[in-house]
Amino acid sequence: MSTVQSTSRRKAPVERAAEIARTAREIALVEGLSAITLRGVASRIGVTPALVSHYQPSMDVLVAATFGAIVAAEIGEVAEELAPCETSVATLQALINTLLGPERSAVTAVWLDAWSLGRRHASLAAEVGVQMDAWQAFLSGLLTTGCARGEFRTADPDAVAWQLLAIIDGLNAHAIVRYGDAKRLRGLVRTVAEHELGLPSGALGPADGSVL
Amino acid sequence: MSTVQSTSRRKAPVERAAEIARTAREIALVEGLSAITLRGVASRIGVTPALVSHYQPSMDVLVAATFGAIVAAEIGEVAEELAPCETSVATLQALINTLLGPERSAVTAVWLDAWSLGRRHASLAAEVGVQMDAWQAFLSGLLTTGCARGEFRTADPDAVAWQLLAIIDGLNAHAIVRYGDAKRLRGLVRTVAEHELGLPSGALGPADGSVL
DNA sequence: CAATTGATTGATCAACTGATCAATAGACGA
DNA sequence: TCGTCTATTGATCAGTTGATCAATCAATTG
Repeated sequence: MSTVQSTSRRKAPVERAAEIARTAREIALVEGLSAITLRGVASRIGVTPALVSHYQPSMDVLVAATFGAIVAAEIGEVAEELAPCETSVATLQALINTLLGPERSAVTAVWLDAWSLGRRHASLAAEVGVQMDAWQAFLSGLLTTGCARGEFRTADPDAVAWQLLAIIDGLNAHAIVRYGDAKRLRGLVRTVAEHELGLPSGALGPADGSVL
Repeated sequence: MSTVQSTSRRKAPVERAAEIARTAREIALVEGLSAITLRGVASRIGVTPALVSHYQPSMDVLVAATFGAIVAAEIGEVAEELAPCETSVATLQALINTLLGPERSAVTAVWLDAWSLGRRHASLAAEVGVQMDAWQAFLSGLLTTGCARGEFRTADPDAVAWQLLAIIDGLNAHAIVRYGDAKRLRGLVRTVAEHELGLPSGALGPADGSVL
C-alpha cells in the first residue's frame, strides 16, 4: 500500500522537502534567519545534516527561500484578513491595525535579519527585493483602487505606499526594542495616511488616543 | 627618548587600544558589525589575533563598544552641525536634512546590524538600548526646548521624538534597498513633524516637491 | 522472491570562529 | 651594560559552520 506510512523514517521527497522548509520557517521566526543551520534543521526533524544538504543546493538559497516563504505567507494572511472589507478606507484601516498589531514582532525581526544579512548573501538580497516589491505592489494596488473609487486623493499612490510601508517598518523595528505602544503607533500612521490621501481627520479609525 | 616612535612594531597600550577600536569601527562601517573578527582586525593593523584578544575581554564587548562608538560619534557630529542654528525650528529642520541626507546608508546599515545581532548578543543589545536612549534624549531635548520657547506645541515631546526617530529609521532602512529619493524622504518627515508640533505647513523648510 | 532504485546515513573535510598560554623580544630604568 | 617589565608572538585548542561521498537500507518493481 503506497499511501500508508510505514514505521520507517523514510519519506517521500516532497514531504521531506516540505518538512525541511517548514522547520526552517519555525526556526527563523523564533531564533532569527541566521539561526537556520544544517545541523539545526536536521536535528529538529531527526535526520542527518547530510540529508538537509541533499535537499538544498546551499544554505544561502534555503535562507532566502525561508525568508520568501515567511513574507509570502504574511502577505497572504493579511490579504485574506482584509478581504471582507468593502471600502478602500476600511481596508486601509484594517491593514494599518494588522501591520501594527501585537503579533508583529516575530516577522519584523525576520525583516531586520534579512536587511542585515542581505548585504552578505546575494540570494537573500534578491529575495528581499522581491518581497519588498510584493508588499509595495499590494499596498500600491490598494491605494490606486481607492483613488479610482474616489475614496483617496493623491497624485502618486506608489510613493505614498512606499512611505507608509517604510514608516510602519520603522515603528515596528523601534517597538521591538522599546516603547511598545500599539495604540500610539496606529494613531501616527493613521494621521500620516489621512494627510497623504486627502482624507478627513479620523477617517481611518477611532481616535484611540490623540497622536500628539 | 620616550616620545619618539622607533621602527619597532611595539606601541603604547593606549595607542594600540585606540588603533583596535578605530579599525573595528572602519570594518563595521564598510562590511557590517558581524564582519568584526579577531583575525580581521588583527590582519588590518598587522598584528596577531592574540594581541587583539589581549586588549579585548571578548568579541561581544568589542562589537558592542564599536557600535556604541559609531553612534556616539554620529550624535556628536550631528550636534556639532546643528550648533549654529539659533531657533528650534531651524535646528529641527537641519536635523531632518542631516539624518535623511545622502551619507546615511553606512550608519543605517550598522543600526540594522545591531538590531539584528542584538537579539543574540546581550552586550550589544544593552548598547543598542543605551544609544537609542541617547538619540531619544537628544531629540526630546530639542523638542522640549522648542516648546518652552513657544516654537513647538505638543503635549508629549517624548512621544513625538520617538515617532520621528522611528520614521526616519524606517525610511532610511527602506532607502538602503530601494527608491532612494532624499527629497521625498525629507518632505514626508517634515510634514509629520509640522503636524505633530503644531507648526504651519512649510515651517520646516522649502517645499522641495510636495509630499503628496 | 530477487533486483533495482533512491532516500538516508556516517564519516570526514576544510574553513572559519573566539580564546588561551608559554615563550619571546623590545623598551626602559638603574 | 644589565635587568626588569610587558607588549607581542606563535602555537594550539575546541567549537562552529557548510559541504561531499561512498556505503547502506528500505521500498518498489519485475
